[in-house]
Amino acid sequence: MRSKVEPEGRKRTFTEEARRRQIVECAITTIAKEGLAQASLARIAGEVGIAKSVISYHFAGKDELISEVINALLRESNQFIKGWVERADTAQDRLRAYIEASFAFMAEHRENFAAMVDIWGSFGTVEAKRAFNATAYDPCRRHLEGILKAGQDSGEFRAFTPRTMAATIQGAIDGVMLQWVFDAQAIDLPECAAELTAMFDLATRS
Amino acid sequence: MRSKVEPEGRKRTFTEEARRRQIVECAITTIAKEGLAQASLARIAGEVGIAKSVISYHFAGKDELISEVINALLRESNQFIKGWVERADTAQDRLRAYIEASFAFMAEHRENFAAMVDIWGSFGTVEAKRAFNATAYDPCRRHLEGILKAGQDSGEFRAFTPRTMAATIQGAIDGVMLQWVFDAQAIDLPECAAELTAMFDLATRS
Amino acid sequence: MRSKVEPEGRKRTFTEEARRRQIVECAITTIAKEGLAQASLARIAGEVGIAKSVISYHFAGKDELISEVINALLRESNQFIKGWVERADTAQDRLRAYIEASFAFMAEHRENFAAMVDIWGSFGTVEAKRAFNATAYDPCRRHLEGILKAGQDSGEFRAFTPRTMAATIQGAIDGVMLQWVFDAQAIDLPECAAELTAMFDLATRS
Amino acid sequence: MRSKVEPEGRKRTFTEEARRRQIVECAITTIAKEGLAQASLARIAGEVGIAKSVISYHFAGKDELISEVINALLRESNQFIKGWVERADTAQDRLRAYIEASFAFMAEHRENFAAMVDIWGSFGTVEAKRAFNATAYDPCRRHLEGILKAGQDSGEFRAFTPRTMAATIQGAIDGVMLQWVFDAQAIDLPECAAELTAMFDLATRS
DNA sequence: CATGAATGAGCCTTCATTCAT
DNA sequence: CATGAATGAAGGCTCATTCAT
Repeated sequence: MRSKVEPEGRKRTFTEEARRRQIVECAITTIAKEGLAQASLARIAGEVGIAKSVISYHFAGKDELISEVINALLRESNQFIKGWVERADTAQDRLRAYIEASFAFMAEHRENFAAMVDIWGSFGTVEAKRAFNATAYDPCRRHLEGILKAGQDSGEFRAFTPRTMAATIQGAIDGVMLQWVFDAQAIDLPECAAELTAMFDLATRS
Repeated sequence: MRSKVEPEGRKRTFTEEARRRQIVECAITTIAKEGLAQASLARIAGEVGIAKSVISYHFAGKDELISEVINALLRESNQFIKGWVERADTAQDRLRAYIEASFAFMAEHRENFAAMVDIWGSFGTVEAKRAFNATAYDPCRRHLEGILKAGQDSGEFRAFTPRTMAATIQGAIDGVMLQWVFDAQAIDLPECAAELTAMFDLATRS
Repeated sequence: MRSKVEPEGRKRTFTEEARRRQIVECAITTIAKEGLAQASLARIAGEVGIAKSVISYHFAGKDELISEVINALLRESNQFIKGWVERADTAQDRLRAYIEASFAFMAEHRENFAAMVDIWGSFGTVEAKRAFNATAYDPCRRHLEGILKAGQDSGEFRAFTPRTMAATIQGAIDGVMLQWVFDAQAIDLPECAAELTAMFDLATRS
Repeated sequence: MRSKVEPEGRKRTFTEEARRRQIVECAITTIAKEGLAQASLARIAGEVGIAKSVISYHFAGKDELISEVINALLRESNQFIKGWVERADTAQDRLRAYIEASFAFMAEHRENFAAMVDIWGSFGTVEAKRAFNATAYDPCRRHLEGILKAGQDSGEFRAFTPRTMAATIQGAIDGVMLQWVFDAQAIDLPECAAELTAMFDLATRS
């Protein structure tokens, strides 16, 4: 519930927006380094170099902060991928671009994904998990589904259930990412990327 | 930290073993239902129907309990998969068995995986993550690697880096599982399983 | 909301009951001495000589503690007054007993009333105030009303609205008490008591 | 604590005075509506429509603000009562005027008394309570005492201790008011007023 | 073996207050 | 004069852990 003193829709100053971004950034770092469970407001504030009450000043509560963290993580990644995909012409190339962009972004933002994996576990109830799914996974799957359907319409791709194939592709990407987050040295990221692009190319083409 | 009074290797009585198993079982249920964050010793003890100090009595601490939970989750799943794989003759069939068994077990033990996903996020530090990787992922990848190498030796499989292919296969399985844990209705598990078996069959055969 | 772990109706051990009483007692002392606003759990715990988490262990929260404090304050006072009233035979004597008992109890339990006055102000919302009224005032007024009606029925008392007269009597008692709580030396309690008994005797008799 | 830079008696500009009055007014409203405990500077500032630091600017601290609130509440009420009393000629009429004015003012300013009751509880220490007594109650009792003594001197009133009778009268008024603040519907204010005027008339006349 | 009771560290949050702009 | 931003102290509460019984 929002305080009655500070109504929902008030405009934020430039300074405040900057602080919020800074805090979100440091929250991600802290979560990635120490784990969500250890990422208390005190620790995060320590990372920023401010008093922990400053966080409470800028965010309605820890929930809002974490929510912003999730948004930031998803937004950044999705924008990057969308950019690569848009630059490709054929459906095949767009699918390849989607996978390659996913891995390219991963490689440059390991911290983000370490945080993400930690956050995955924080949606305890079935309800919360489903809500997160709607925010995080559905957009990705829909994006992929669009690419796949277009490819089927143009005759580039064979017949398959787009929804399932999309889930499979996203799953493969995330599953590899997961292992890589747990131990970067155990996974050869470029090789996995290459393997998956080749495989899904083979698996989808007509 | 282990107590100095009770040396590491001390044998546990039958009763003790039973209690530990019971507690671990209920811990899994609690984590799956409410999320790791809500799974306090009090809640778990409540689920078992005992005082929370009983847990402290049987386990060195919460860390040991969670550690046992992880072991239990991995052991069950791995044994099941190993069973299916062993019943297959050719490398191709063993690979297919591995994937199919993974999905079959999933479908029957959603609770286990819900708990697992929650626990993933509890390995805050890089160190803890690596340790979990060694326990959880490496055995799976090694198992797969063995299947793949044997297939290459027998000429059934084409040339590829077994380690990477293993990571990719396991990743695809886990990634789909993850989405399914977040929202069972969003994922058609059997279709995903079929898609993946077909795909990896295609991707590995020579 | 009650925790799911400790269901509402569980029985309390003798020891726990004793601790609760002790804590309530010290809470009253602390509130009387320092004011409700300063009566933090820490301060109260300090007064008892225990860690503040002990209070949280025995009470669901500060609200429950304060609620128990109120109950204790009202119960003690009401029982005492009821005892005196019951020992009187005529309506006139019972009314006199009610007033005299009120002042007698006051004189011996200044702390209780100091706490009570502080608590009066803690029911911020209209809703909370009304709820407190139902618990605290209504029983007193009803008790008085009963005495007055009986006196009217027996012909001892003249005609008046019993409800209003009850409110007036209780008001006079509480109003004097209030001034006495604020400064004991400013009020001559026995004289006020005598004045009020005489006055209400005169005001009610037929 | 007063700043050393701004000496006590410094004159305030007209604008400053206006702001202070406005803030005090809104503070009363806020306290009456939400309770003193919820009346943070932020909430009060919200009610006024200014930043909370403005309050800090115009008042030495929250204590000074509350102190001004009390003064405002008492001043208004006392002036009103004094006005009515002055218009009466005999001691009996003045006493009746005092009581009737008290109830008349009450009826029109419920908010003020709701705030007052809340504030009563904020004088935690014995010291603070006595100080409040000196400001709030003593003037009222002295006023009443004056009326009573004059009546005794003129032979209108019988012999009694004026101080005690004054405390009793004021007590009766405040006690009824208290119940009415807790639940307006539980109390018939005009009837109580009539009852009290009649009663004290009877109780004082010679 | 099991338990009820107690503990202290740590968490999130609120709030009066300060200060540069 | 007014404000937005920041602060640190304090508050209530949760929880893993310890220990006498």
